[in-house]
Amino acid sequence: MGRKQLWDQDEVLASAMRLFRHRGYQGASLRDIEEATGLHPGSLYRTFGNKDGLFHAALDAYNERVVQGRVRVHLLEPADPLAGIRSFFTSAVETGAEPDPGCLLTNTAVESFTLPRAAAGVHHGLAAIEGGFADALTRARHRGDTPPDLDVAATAAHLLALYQGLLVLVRAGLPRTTLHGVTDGAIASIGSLRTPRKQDDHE
Amino acid sequence: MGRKQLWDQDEVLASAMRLFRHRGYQGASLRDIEEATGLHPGSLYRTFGNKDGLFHAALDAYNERVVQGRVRVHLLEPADPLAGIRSFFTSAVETGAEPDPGCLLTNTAVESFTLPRAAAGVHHGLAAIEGGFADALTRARHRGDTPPDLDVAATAAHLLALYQGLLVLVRAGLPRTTLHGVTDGAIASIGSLRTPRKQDDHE
DNA sequence: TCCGTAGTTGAACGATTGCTCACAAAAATA
DNA sequence: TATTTTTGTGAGCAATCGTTCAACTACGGA
Repeated sequence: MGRKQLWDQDEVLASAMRLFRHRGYQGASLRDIEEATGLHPGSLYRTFGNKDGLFHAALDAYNERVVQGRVRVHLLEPADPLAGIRSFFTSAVETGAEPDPGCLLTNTAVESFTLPRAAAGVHHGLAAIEGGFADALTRARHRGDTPPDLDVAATAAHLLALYQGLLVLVRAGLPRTTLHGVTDGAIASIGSLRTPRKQDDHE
Repeated sequence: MGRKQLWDQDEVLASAMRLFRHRGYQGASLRDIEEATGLHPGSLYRTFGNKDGLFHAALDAYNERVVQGRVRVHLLEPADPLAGIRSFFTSAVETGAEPDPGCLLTNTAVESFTLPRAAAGVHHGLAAIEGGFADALTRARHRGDTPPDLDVAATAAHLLALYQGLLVLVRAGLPRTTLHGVTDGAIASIGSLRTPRKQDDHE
């Protein structure tokens, strides 16, 4: 039934997410996309409908592959949860072979005010990271690596914000020493959020 | 000699920075700019050269007026520095009359990878915020509100990252309770970064 | 009052945008 | 082999992009 598809969807989505992370949604033209993915407009519109469709497919793939992959490797699997959290932060700074730093999720969160449909994907990815932190913190507490009354949920949200902030500073091009200092601070601050005896008695 | 300028430069830059914060540099067309500022293309190009020139003028004005104004009011002037830091964070969440949240500095830091010329302005603004944190923390330490061996520089960088992360989460549209939780965590984490006896003996 | 100068206006330019579609190429079915 | 069905190709569309510029308007000095 018909001709075989000549291109691999995973490869196309991988180049697309790289391009969108580098240039942003609005900054990536269809000519850029054609050059990056090798896909001609016809095939692209046949498969993804329009530019929006490709972007959302790329964002979903980024969540499933990159984000959840990193969460698993650094936050869910390591035997030493705090060391995992540290490497999760460090790996955002030391991008290695990848020439351009940053995170499609962070960039889209900032740009998504113009793209309301992207908000769901952003929430999903952020929740995955926050959940990973919460899992690692829970395990760290059981191991006795944190105070026993650690407020896991609050600390997870705290680390999520810190991580997103680190990615902003990475993208801004701040020096490595500053960025590693932020990582050190993230780890050092983990013990400081305890569950209060009474809630809502501040102010 | 010659005709008087009919428009106020401060007002034009104020509308421009509002538009750029909302839509981003690439997302704001010159027709949008014309509508937002009331400036026709001729006047715009006579005064600012091109779209880039207007953007950098708006970013500089944002740094000088909004950022430094907020730093002064919340971080430099308050008699209670820690309360000032808290209100600095809170005011980023409770935008009040302004309908669209976020910060032009954060957004530009993320987008600026495509706009290398904007990097200097971003660095300048980030340094102003970090400096404000450092000033407030130093005063808090002298008042005895923090541990005496607080690592002021590291904590200032820590708060800068946390603040940028908060602005990403604000932009992503996370619920207010989560965002206020981040603020609480920021304040609670301040005491946790002390100056080590020996430096560089980690790892 | 007339002229030189600075500022305003908006039509219009070439380039680029997201997107369409007629046609060619390959695989499955007959 | 002929036909049907799916996919690849890329020229080209209308719309919009950033930008220019010639005509016009107001003000100061002579």
